[in-house]
Amino acid sequence: MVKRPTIADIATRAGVSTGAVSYALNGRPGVSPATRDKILAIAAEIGWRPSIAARSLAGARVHAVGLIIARPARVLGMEPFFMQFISGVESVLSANRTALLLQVVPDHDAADEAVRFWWAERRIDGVLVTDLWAKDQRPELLAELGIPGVIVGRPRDGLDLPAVWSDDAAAVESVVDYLVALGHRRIARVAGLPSLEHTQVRTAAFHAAAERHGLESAPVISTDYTWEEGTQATRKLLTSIDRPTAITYDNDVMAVAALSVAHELAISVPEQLSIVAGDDSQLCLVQHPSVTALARDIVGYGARVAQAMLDLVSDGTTTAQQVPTGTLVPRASTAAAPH
Amino acid sequence: MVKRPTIADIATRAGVSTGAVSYALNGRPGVSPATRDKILAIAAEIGWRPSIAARSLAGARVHAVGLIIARPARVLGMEPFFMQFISGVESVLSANRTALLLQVVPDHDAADEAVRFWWAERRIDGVLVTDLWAKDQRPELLAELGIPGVIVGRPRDGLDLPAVWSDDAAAVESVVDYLVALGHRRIARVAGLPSLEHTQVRTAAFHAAAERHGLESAPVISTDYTWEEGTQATRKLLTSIDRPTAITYDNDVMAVAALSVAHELAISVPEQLSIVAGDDSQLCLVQHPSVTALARDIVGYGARVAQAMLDLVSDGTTTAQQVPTGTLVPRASTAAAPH
DNA sequence: CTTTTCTACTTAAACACTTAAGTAGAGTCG
DNA sequence: CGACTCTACTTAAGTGTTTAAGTAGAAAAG
Repeated sequence: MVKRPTIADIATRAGVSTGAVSYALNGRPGVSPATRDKILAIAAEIGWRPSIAARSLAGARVHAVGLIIARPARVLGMEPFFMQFISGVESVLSANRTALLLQVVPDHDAADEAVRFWWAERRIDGVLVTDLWAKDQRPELLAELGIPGVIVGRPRDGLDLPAVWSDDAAAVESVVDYLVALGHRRIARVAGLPSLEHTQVRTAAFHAAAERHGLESAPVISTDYTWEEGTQATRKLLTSIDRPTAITYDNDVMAVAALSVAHELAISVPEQLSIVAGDDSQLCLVQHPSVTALARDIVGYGARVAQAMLDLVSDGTTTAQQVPTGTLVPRASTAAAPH
Repeated sequence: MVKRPTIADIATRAGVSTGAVSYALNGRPGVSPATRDKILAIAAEIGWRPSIAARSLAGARVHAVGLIIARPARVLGMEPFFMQFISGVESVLSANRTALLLQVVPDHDAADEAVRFWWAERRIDGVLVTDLWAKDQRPELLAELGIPGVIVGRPRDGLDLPAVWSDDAAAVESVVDYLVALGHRRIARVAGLPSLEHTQVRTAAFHAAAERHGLESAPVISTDYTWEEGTQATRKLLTSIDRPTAITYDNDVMAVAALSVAHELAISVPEQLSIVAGDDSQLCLVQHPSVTALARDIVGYGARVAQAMLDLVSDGTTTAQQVPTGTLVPRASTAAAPH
């Protein structure tokens, strides 16, 4: 067990006090360039790394941020979103020597508790809030406890927490516009968890677009994003009296599940039914027919969120920023509406 | 900004010293049951949580473990394995009030550096080592630095690090046996990253099984687990002179990609070609035909690994244990070999 | 030449725990 | 009854950093 070098070791070797070493190492004024270089050189030579415990105790940042994911395991496994999002977050964090604490919890209350605990234990400098649901109290909780947080979603009025979001409404509109341009007049939407804020935003945008175009019908069915519920919803839609000629899905798993249901009911895609997936991944590419999807740069999204977090904890910047809207990638699952 | 309660606060209210409070809170002897209960009650009442920083500084555990994933983002996004594995790990860790530090790095060196840093910064009690490659030096690195680690894979000779692994060889054998029973004599294998230890174990088992059955041909092609390379490998195999009648893949993404290639080459599945996926997920279920796969309880695997880690750091237990081998789930992509 | 200001430090307290060592008082034993 | 052992504590040192406050010496200002 090797003894960890401390700033005291550096101080001894440099012939200065630990205070001076601390200032030098943290890039603060109060040391001459010559001394600073000497200290930096010694630190590098003996492989010094700060003890975050000591730092944290002394009231400084712990250089760690938390991410809590409130979804059941089986859903997570199939959703490419989170893993890509995490990759993006990580790319920025690790470049800035900041750790990511991850917790997967089953529900909202557990998520709240996890944040409280992490903060009480001084484990994190801030938290990334994803999957905002409609009446989500987390922004208020963070504000109340004074926890720096970045909202992955629309900014909350009255709270100056930074937010990073993508314009879901515009994305949904572009999909509807596209389908209408192909001649579809009966378009359905299979939505994700109805409690999530962005699901509600998308559904509202869908209704608005449908009204604007004067569509014949525009039913919406909510699901939990799983293959099972996607299948059920699709079956219900395709066996209804005036069945839609196009269906949009809130993720890729359900859109692919729809392909199976169409096959089962002998409804050909895209001749009799057009299908659009709300997330893009290899899953859409690998199908027959390949699935038209709304492609987003999720890794980049994660990176932006992480950067917002770092800005927030380093200088308190709380800007709301929008990431580019997804672009529709037309593939073989969409075509002109049957007349 | 609320003032955090400390053990000093508890001590004052209980009328004892901080030392006594510490003993009581940590379940150590030296306090009477009455005093202990009183202290516990006060702690709960004022919402005390330990400062891991102070704990860590004083030399105790930090109640956090690290997991480093060395894979590029685009691969991770599509692989259901890691997210499920993490869910499993998390379920055990969070039940034991232990945090998970996650880092996604591009290569081996970065992984080593990340471990060193975390350890030097006293951020973790131990580390989970996944994706062991053939000449992996990480077990030795951990032993050398005295870092508690659990190996997700075969135990290393000479090092007493606990290991949790699944018998890949037996799984591969069962697949070959199954295909041979269906009459296949030309079976190919599309492997994952050749540098990974379990890929080598599987390939060796595949060769052994092929020899045992006296197969006509048993080619192996290595890939990086992506859809692209799976497609290429499949195309190469299916356009060769004595093309295989069955192909096994090291994950599900590539097996599904194979379906596309077979379609493209007008080779019907399963009549002319049987396909087996090495991992099971909704992806396999959603296809036409649905894909026969080797199903494993990945969430359970993660849970076992996490438990081994907790055992290791709490009482130094270093047992090697095996998780159940995957079971073959026959679906529509496999059938009797064409004669 | 004295006073002031600045630079480049040093000193020491604070952070919230853990734990080895010490101790007072009660009970046990011969 | 004195010596010993327990129990249930207390005391205080130690952990590695940050940072406010202090200081010595040099340079600048008057």
